[in-house]
This record gives sequence, C-alpha cells and structure tokens, in this order.
Amino acid sequence: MRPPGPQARVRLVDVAAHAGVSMKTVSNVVHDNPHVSPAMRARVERSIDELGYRPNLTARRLATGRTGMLALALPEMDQPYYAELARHVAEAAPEFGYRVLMEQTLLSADDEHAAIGSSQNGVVDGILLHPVRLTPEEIGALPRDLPLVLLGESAPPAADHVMIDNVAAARAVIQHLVDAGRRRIAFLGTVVDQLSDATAPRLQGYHEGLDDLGTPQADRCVLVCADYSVEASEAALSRALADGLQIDAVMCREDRFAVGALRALLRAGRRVPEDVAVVGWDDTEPARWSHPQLSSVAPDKRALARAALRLLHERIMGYQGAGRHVLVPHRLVVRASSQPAGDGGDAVDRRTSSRG
Amino acid sequence: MRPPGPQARVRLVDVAAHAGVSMKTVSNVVHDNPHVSPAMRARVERSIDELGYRPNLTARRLATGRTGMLALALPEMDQPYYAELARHVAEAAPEFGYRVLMEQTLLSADDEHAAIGSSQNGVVDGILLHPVRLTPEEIGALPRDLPLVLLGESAPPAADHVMIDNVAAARAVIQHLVDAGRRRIAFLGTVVDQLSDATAPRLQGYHEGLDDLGTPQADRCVLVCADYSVEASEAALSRALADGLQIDAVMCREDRFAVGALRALLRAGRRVPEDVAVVGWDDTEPARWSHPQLSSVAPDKRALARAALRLLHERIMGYQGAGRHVLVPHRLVVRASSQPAGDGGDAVDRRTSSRG
DNA sequence: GGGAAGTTTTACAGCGCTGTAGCGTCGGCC
DNA sequence: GGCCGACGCTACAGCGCTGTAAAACTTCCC
Repeated sequence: MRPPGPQARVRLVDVAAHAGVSMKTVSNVVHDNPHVSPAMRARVERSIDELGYRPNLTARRLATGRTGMLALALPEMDQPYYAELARHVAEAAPEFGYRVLMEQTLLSADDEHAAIGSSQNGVVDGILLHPVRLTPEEIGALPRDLPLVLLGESAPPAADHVMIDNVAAARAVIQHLVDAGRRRIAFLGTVVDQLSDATAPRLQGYHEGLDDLGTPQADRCVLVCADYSVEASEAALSRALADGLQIDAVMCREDRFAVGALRALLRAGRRVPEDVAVVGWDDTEPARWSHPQLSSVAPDKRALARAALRLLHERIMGYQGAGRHVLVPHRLVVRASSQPAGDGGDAVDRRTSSRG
Repeated sequence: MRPPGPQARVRLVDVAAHAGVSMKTVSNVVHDNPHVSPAMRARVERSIDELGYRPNLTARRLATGRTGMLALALPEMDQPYYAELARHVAEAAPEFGYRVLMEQTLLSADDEHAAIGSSQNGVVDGILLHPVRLTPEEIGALPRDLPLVLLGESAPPAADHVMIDNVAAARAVIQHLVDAGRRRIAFLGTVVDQLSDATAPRLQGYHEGLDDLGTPQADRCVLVCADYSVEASEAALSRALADGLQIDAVMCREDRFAVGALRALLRAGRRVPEDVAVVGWDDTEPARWSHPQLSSVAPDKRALARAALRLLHERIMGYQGAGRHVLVPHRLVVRASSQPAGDGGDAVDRRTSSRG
C-alpha cells in the first residue's frame, strides 16, 4: 500500500494569480506583515477566502527553519502527576506559539536519552524532559543540539531546569504534622540509589525538619518501597507495622505511596487520621478521591508548565546564557488524612511558597 | 527576540560530495532502497558517519507530502481514562510509523470542530478524535480533508469508528449484579441530552438487562449527575438516599461516578458491598485505589488504540471505502465493591467480549 | 564483437513557502 | 525643481529532500 498523491490543494501561488499579485504580497497578508495597503490586503483576503487557501505548514517550516512544535517527554503519561502536568503544558503551549508532541520514556534511560538526542531533527524546536533514570551527570554529558528544559529533580547545572523546593516542602510537611501533635513520623520512599530520584531531597527535608525539632534518630523511620506502585507501598508499610513499628504519622514520597499507606493502615486496624496521619505528595486528583481525603504537597503545576515553556521559548529564541534553575511555588493542602483528631471539615491550604 | 539562524548542519548534498556520489544515491542508502551496490553502500555509510549526517525531516515531508504524525484529540488528557488511552496510542503509534501530536478539546464543541478542520494542514497525516460534544450529525456534516477515526460513542455512519459494545457491557453488569443476588439496581449517569454522550447506550443496556429479567419499572432508578465530577455523583446519590431510595446496587456510567457513589454510601452509613454493590465503568487505575476496590467495565484500551491506529493508517494509505465500525473486546472486572457478601478475595475476571 | 537486458548511478525539477534584493512611486524638503 | 527616503510591491533564489527520466555501466548470449 502506498499513500495516494497529495490531493490538489490551493497554494500560495494560486492565490497570488487569482488576486493578480506576487506570492510575497499574499504571504505578507497571511502574516499580517506591514507594508501592505488596505486595498491590496482586502483584495488578497478575498482571494484567500474564495479559494479556501490554507498555508502548508511543512513548507513554511522548511523555509523558516522553525517547526512551532515542542516535544514533551514524560515517563508515563497515564500516571496522574504526569497526566496533569501534560495537561497544563498542552494548555499553555499555544500561548507561546507551540504545539506539543508527546514522547513517552517509560522509565527507560535509553528512551530519555533518545528524547534528548535529535532523532527529533527538524521535528521540534525544543524539548521538555522529565528525566527519572538519567543522572544529572549523564544528562550533562550528552550532546545537545536542541534547546532543552528539564522538569523534576535531576538536572546538571548547565541545563535549564524547573522544580519546586522539595526540601522546604518536606520541612513544611514535618512542621504541619508536629503542629498537629504528631511525634513519631515515618517517611515512605524509594531506594535512594539514583541522584535522579526525587526521593533524596524530600528525605533530606524530612531529616532537616526533624533535626530542627530535636527529634531523636530513634523516633525516625525511613521505609523503602520496591517500586512506584500502590502495592509496593502497601507491602512496605504493612510489613513494618507487622514488625511492631510505632508511628502516628507517615509522610510519603508521592500520592500513590500514600494510597498504599492508607490501605496498609486500614488493614492493620489503625484509624486515619486519629491513630496515624498520612500526607502524600503531588496532590493528584485521584488522591482526593481517597477516604479519608489525602493531604498532599501541591506543586503549582500550572506555574511549573509555564515556567518551563518560558525558559524553553527563550532558548529557542536564541538565549545562550548559563543554565537557569527556577523554583515554582508549592503549597501543602491539608485534608482529612492529616487533620488533628476531632478537627474535621474541609481542606485548609497552608501556603508555603518559595521562589528562585 | 528573533530565533537564531539555523546552525550549519550537514546536508544530504554534503554527504554526496564527501562520498563522491549523487544525492539520490545517498538518499537510497538512507532509505535502504534497492539498486545500490554493497561497495557503494559502504562508502556512503562511512561518509554519513564521518559527517554525522541526520536527515532533515521537514524537507523530507515537503518532498513526500507525508508527515508521519497523527493528532490525538482528547477532551482532557488528565482524566484517567483518556490518559490511559493516550498512553496506549503513544505506545502503539511507532509500530505504525507515526508520532503523536496531542490536542486537547477541553469538552468544547469548538475545539472538537477545530481538531477535525485542518488547521492541521500539513502538520499531521490523520486525526484520532474522541468527541464528547459534537453530535454524529455535526461530525458528518463537517468538511473533512484529512483521514479521521473516531473513538467513543459519537460517530456518523460515514466515518471510521472504534468502540466497545456498550449495551452488551451494561447488560453484563446487570447480569453480574443479579447473579450476586441484587434486585434493586440503580443507574448513575448524566442527563442524556446529547447523542454524543456515552450514557445513552449504557442506560439502554441497563434497561434491556432488567427487561430480560422481568424487573418491574418500579424497581429501577436512574440518577442524574449534574456534571462529570466525583462531587456531582456523590451529591446525586446522597440526595436520593436521603429521599429514601432503597437499593442494593449502583451501576455507574464511569469510574468517577462510582467513586462518588462510594462516598455517598459511606456517608449514609451503607456498607459496600454488603448493603450496596457498586460497579464503575472504564476500569481506570485510580478506581483500583478505592476502598473497597471497584468492580468496573474494562474496555480493552490497548485493542482500542490499535484498532483506531489501524483504521487510520489504512485511510492514510488511501482506503476510500465506507466507514468502518469496529467493536473491540471488553470485560467486566469484578472486585470487592460488588462481591457477594462473605465472598472476599481477589478480583475475578468475567470475560464478556464481543467483536464486530 | 555486438546487442539486448538488466542493473546501478546521475542530473535535475519540483514540494510550497519565505527572505532578500531591488524596482517603481510618492511625498517632503531644501 | 530635484533629490532622498520611505513605502508598496515584485521577482527569484533558496530551504533539504525525493521522484523521475535518462545516462552509464554490467553482464550475458548469440
């Protein structure tokens, strides 16, 4: 099977002939360029309408060298956090004049590598990548021939990069839990074996927050999940509880882990939040579906998307300077899962934003 | 700010000069075309490597008229069902030789309209659209100058179209609930005011299923949600329960409504599944996070994505025939939320697939 | 040794658009 | 009145690749 030949479309030259002007004048009208008299503009516009002309974007691209497209490379587009991020990027991109090409890296270093490498050549003007496997060193070492902006925690100093202040956010979680009377707070995360993992700064904030409060090491507890699933999280906490772990709060590396924690606690007969408070991370919509509704660290995803687009746009427009590292605001959304006992009611926003 | 000029890249002609052959021969080597002697192939490949040549996709597109890209137009990419669908499309598209451009229609008829209209001109080879606002009539009346395949329930006969057999699936839900001893089954859906809404066939299946069983109209109950949110669903069922509605099962138009139903039932003091069974629709991952875990109608999303891609690919390759309407398999995944009392344990798959 | 038949390679004209250079024309100003 | 600059528009050469037609080269056979 071969594709059929391109059906005869109306071209710029056809409009020009119909209006009795040069191609360039038509082009100027299409682009609202100056130096076109109103009369001429009207005449050309009429021809455009009559002929139903629509510019061929590919040809324009070849001529200008710009594609007006961006690649958005995310690990898994069906994970709520990434899906929400994608939505914000898709919504904001048109404002910067771009369309979004989706790329899925599926938690694979090779795919992340490929997303940066210009297999893209001539397809997109720039790349938005959220790496989870490549380390900052690896990213820094890669030849980059397209503007690149990184999302998440893994970024070499030389690259543009947008994230929230994870350490501050984690400390705010600790503060909130302690304010609510919690004393034995566990951290539920992943093995911190890769610099690219967001667990590290969050765990750091956990420790710093507890340090400030003078909490002894004995009252701390870091639990490790085998992977990023609800099941792994449930298993990790269940095992710890069965082993006699005594806690009155769990702070989780992400919402999915918090969901797993809720399950483990339910199964172990602990009440949430009366016996144990639970706080998640990312404030994804499905986490609000849980019962009790989940408290969570909420990155300003809209701001994240816009900041990343702005940085990328500037690069595409020729900015050649040093890597910029932008912190976008976040807040801690307190819901039922970490409410002090007897303090029911709706969500309370404790804003703890930061800027960089 | 203006973009910098294109940095000097290696072009086909450069490789040709370096290898001392014609451009076309280089092109043939790049494309693995026949009629190139092994010696010549080796020589050209060496030049390609030495120069680091990478073809310019835009130029190729202009020359061939094909872009190798598809638009995937979905209402909201952060809704779990659409996010999961997007993931499957993104994963399968490369096998058909396409990349995926994301388009978000945000529940707006205008945006759906725009997705079909070729503002796209020259950007994509075809369009995958899941309409929720445009009616089949409206879609049928639209001028289509690009191959189009529709997902979901809203499709005119003339267009290619992929979905599951909603009526059969709904009947299977009824059968399952009745088998589990349920007698008063409510349907939780939306106002059926638009043909484009998926509620209609599901509601039809609900009635047909109950008709077969001779269930009197008095034992049926159709609840209407104001919009697609968990809150609207919770409110609708809560109100009905407060008004004295007596039911032992709820079948929901989608998982979000089922989550809302779980909340309403919990709030009203009804146990799930002991007092009331709940079944959702779409089998999205977050629904498996609920407690109790949600039974749900699971469309084979992978098959859905592949079937749609296949139809679209055939259109792009020149198929001109009548609209094809493909039914992909689905199954009912039974989990705790609709388990017969005392019948705990893991999920059981009741397969009820259909083909068309 | 001369063609026929087939294979390999080349030359070049597009694909549809934009950027640049340049040509008239007009008005303003010394 | 003549010159200059600004304006409005045109002509045309690319952008980098592919498809076609034809040339060049082999091979094979009589």
